[in-house]
Amino acid sequence: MIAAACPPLLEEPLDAERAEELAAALKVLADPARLRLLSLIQSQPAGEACVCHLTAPLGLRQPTVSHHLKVLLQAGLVEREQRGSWAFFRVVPEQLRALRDVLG
Amino acid sequence: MIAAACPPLLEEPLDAERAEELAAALKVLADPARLRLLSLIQSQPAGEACVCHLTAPLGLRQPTVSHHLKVLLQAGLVEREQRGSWAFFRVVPEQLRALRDVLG
DNA sequence: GTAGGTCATCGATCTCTGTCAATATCGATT
DNA sequence: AATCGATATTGACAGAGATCGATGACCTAC
Repeated sequence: MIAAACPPLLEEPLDAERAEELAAALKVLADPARLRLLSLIQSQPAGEACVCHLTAPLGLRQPTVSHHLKVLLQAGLVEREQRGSWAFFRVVPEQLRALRDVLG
Repeated sequence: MIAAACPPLLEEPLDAERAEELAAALKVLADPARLRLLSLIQSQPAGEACVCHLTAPLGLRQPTVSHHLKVLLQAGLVEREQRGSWAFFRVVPEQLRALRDVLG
């Protein structure tokens, strides 16, 4: 996806292209609504949640939540499963781990 | 400073205030110029660099580099030491480690 | 097929921020 | 003190993105 198996940030100089990639990956996380989305989804009993259960605790409208979920989805941080009318999202920890590894 | 000794992101639900703090800390890192600055400074032989040695490899003007260094400084990611006319910057790894730990 | 509920997309607005030129500040040197 | 070089600050501008209302697409149930 984005930044798996990259050398840690401080180990060798970063060329411009890789810096752009890594910054883009971090930008996805650098938003309070998206951080809370990840945390909220993960803290659900089944580890998954649909959009309608996420708008109220965040205090954001449905289109805004959908937008953030799309960003998280494209970054590989969540996965989406359609079940009937509902779209269920769950956290994909691998991508988060990859980001963490790049920082140290 | 910002996010040391916080519980990992996916372990307990994030309240709005802490989400803001963590997002602000990540936003500092989520910029290609600042990532390259950290990497460049760290890769210097003495582990330190002055502004005049950083503008050329980044392809950015001196005020822009100064601006980014100030952001990194306020986030505790670098430290600054004035020596004569030159300002030397070096990476402070603790803050980076704290950020990494919050992600996993 | 009609109605109601769930989610995504579109378009607009507004704020934030990365960048630069110009200028100011400060130290060193003569 | 006068000048030169290094760095910081200011002000302006442009692009990015967070948010929302309105709308569209889709599924379910009656």
